[in-house]
Amino acid sequence: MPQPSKSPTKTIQKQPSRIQMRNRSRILDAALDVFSTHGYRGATLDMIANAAGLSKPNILYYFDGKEEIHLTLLNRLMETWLDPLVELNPEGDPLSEILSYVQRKLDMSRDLPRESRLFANEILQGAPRMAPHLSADLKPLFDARCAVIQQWMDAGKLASADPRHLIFSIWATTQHYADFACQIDVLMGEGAATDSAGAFLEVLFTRLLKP
Amino acid sequence: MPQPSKSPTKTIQKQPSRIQMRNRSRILDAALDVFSTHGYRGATLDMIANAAGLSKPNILYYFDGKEEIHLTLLNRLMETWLDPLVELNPEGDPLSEILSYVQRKLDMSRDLPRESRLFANEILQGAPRMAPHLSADLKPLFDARCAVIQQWMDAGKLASADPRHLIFSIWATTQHYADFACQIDVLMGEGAATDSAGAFLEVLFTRLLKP
DNA sequence: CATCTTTTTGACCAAATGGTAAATCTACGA
DNA sequence: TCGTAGATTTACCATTTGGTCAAAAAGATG
Repeated sequence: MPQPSKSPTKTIQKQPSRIQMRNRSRILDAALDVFSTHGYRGATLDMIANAAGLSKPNILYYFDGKEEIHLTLLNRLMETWLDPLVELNPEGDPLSEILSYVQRKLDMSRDLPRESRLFANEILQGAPRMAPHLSADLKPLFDARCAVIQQWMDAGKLASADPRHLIFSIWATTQHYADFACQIDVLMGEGAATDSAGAFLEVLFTRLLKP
Repeated sequence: MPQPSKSPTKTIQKQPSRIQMRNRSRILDAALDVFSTHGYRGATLDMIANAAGLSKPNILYYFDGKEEIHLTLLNRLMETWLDPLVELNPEGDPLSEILSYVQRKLDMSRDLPRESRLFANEILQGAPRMAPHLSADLKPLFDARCAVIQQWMDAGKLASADPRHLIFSIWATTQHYADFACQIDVLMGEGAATDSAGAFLEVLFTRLLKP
């Protein structure tokens, strides 16, 4: 009677039932709330259980432990996170490509602030559980995109600037609106920022890069 | 025999002894390490005690509790944090003033990365202990500086752009090198960033603001 | 050196927290 | 409707953690 060969511990089928689907996604959604606002160690299973409307042991019926929940979130996140940069098209018009990349990143800050904060928390603490992903997934993509941008600059289609710092500055400025939202709310009033941010960033990166 | 009237609990003199000075600063330094890399809830008194080379009860002899240590750090930080913006001189040359503000903020990321991460942690989690400071200290300064910058722009001494987002973008881009250092290390190699960052940011904000 | 104050420590607590085990309940196909 | 696999809960456990207390050690001071 060979066990389903899947992960070692629990008795969850390869074909997840409706209930399993529903509860797993409830748990992950609740955990995203909790981890993103309290950090890994600041989050407790009770908080997550509470937010998910399930009992703590029931949560441990679906996930092997706190760490597995966190890891699941982080793994899912990586894909979402890289996607806007993946979509940057080497064949497109250089300036428009950069500007729409900025726009996509800004949209993510608006639409997925919890994910942004989860990521920020992880990096802030030295990426203890994400460092492998960064080297394996992000680094190659980053290098490739830097090369593309460098070619655009060499061809005179963009003004010159270090492509690596350019990307950093795009990440920094866009994610700032999610990660530092509470500071921005104090300084600009609740939610007033994200609208005008798009226009500002377009100007910023246009003036930097217009040949 | 009226008690020294100071804070209620401990018996520490108004005139701190040499030992007190030394140990308090040891504790704060250790706590800065620990809080900035683990966040408030991730940090434990044992970690701090360990890093400070003192026993846990001994730490509680100098501070009333974990929260007081954290609060002390946060209060000290606020001054340091606002300082570069305070120094921005309304009488100076607009572009140079902005550029040297950027430079000062970048220096802070280089020289005080722990403080930057402590601040980032606090804001990320919704500024539970710092919100009052933000409204009381940061907001007025922010508004005043925005007004100055706006005047510069109105007078044609700087190209136009929303001063609020300008300041956000300065914060975001400079603090990014401290807060996301571990990601940058993966992408650029250890510590290779902060040198070239200065040049890049100078270009970025010059192209944005040059009249 | 004797005394008094300040500093440090070892032994504890109580609450919180991640996790377990076994019993109970529920859905659902035969 | 009955049996069974799947889902949920109740009652625990061990460890961690913020914090206390009284006694011991180390300074200062006359």
